[in-house]
Amino acid sequence: MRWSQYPVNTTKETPNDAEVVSHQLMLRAGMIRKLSSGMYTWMPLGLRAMRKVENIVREEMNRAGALEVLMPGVIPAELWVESGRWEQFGPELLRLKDRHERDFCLGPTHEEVITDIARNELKSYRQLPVNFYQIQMKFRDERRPRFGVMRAREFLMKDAYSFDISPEGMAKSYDAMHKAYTAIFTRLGLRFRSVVADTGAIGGSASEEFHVLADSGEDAIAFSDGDSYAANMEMAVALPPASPRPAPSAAMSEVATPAAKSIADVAALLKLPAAQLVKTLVYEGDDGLVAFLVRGDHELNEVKASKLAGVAKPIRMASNEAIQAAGAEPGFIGPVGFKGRLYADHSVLALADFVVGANRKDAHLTGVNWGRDLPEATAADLRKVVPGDPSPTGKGTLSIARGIEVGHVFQLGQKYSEAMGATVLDVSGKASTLYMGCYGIGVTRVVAAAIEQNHDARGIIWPDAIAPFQVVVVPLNANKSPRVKETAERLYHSLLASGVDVLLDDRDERPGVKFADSELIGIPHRVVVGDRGLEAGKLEYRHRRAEAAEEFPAADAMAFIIGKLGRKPAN
RNA sequence: CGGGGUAUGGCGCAGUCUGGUAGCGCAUCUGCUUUGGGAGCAGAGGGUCGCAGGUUCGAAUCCUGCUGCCCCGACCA
Repeated sequence: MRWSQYPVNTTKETPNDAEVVSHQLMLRAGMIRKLSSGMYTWMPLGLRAMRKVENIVREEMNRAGALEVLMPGVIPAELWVESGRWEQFGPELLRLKDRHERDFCLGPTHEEVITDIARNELKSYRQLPVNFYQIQMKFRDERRPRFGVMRAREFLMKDAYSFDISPEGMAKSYDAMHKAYTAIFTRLGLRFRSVVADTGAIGGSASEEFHVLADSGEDAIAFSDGDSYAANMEMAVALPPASPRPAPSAAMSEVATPAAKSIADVAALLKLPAAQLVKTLVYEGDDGLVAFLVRGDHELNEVKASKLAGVAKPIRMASNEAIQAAGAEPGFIGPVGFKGRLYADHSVLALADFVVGANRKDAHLTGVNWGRDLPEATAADLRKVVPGDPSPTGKGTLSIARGIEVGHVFQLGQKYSEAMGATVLDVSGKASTLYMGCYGIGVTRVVAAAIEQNHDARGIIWPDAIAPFQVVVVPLNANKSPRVKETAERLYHSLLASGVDVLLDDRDERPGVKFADSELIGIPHRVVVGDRGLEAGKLEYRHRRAEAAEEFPAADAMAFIIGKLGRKPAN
């Protein structure tokens, strides 16, 4: 491609509505343009990167034996009513009517449509297992689209759905997809982790997310340095402390703590470590209130708490009025005398002589001990893990990293097949409800995540596999030097003939502009053709990550460059 | 959905408080010079100041209503 004919409009200034670096760079590089909140046009340069991701995903899905289909983007409401999600999905589902006043929605995901296909097309266990996938624009009416294409309303997704006759078969299909995803993200050249994830309201036996590691990621993930354990923060298990609870050594007494509502305030006032204090968090229960106790230096994990018996669904904190009605004082709540269900984190049950709120304004209780001062609470894993916690597998300790969720694999079980009556005949000739798995990759989000993970002050640094162009050839002052022009043109055509994605910067721009632009749009390999080098029969090569350029003989240009392309970029 | 902010050529901004008919930088176009890290000079084009009402001799500016967009939170297979 010739740059002079390619509409790449780069800017020096950052548009003010872009907050995260991938969004800023995608706008500055002219990859995308916003049409409306959460809706973007992919310009030629951006689309090239997107297609690279898409093609790798497609190749690996095909390699894993999945079959590509293409379902409609607009889905009739009947299917959603049948699965129950027309009511459940909420306002994220964009609904519309046709001219006959029939209800439709824009597909945010396609379990219903594929299950409809399955029940019509799959008749026998002999046709199984089968895995259908598509790569298609999805629409979700997000409450708050943000970060450019990272959380857009319309986005490209690869979604796959497996069908099996048994849970064992489903697990095998799931494993195959897990392997395929690992292959995909490896080929894309990204640093990633798969982590155990919450199965949420859907249930199912297994679910893992694939995260691209980046400091700007929205999700926290915990992983062990001792083995392969890795989990989404909301799922990461905190083990009970190894050491037993010490014997009480103090009497319970009330102390004045005027205006000291926060853990930090109380700890400072009493000159005690936060770990000796206990936070009492009151939530609504099915029948009255529920209190969760976590250590002052820990935080409550609401996902864990929401799964405990007696907790209202969806989980929500009790109002100040409700707390006061139960005889406690917001800011000074404590478990002593609390009327309601009481859950304590394992680490809290291991404490002696701890401090809690006194349920009276400006007062706390010190020297509190289990059994003596209040009944033993129900033990539970309630807290978020912190760096340094032991791994729940017993091997190594946990670290916390940030990640961007780009893929999710899921064992669905029979949720949809049962609701929609998708069965096949089994060996004995009986109708048997199908077991499903579903597997998603946010293709457009992968593009943004790759930038979040790979950029510097000058711009994007594409992994080779995603780069819209692999090589940029930059002739300097070609209009003054026929030799430069000819050499660059010849090299450009040779690379094209060799199947290399090459961009020739044939614009009549000064060298500084060309360098800055090629770095901004992130082409990994750059070849400079200048009169200065040609004097000595040399060209110049520089990888986008390299500190400095290196010279090489113009005569060996093709072999040299092809050699560089074969090498993995130094991440 | 709650809170906050913002809206002026393609982009980034000033002008609004104190009303007088819109300006700067980047980008674009022309010419000349320049050419190994986002050039210089000279010239040119491009905006009914988000929309609708109102006040006024006169509104980007004051008043009322609406809308878009952004951020934080809540929410999110």
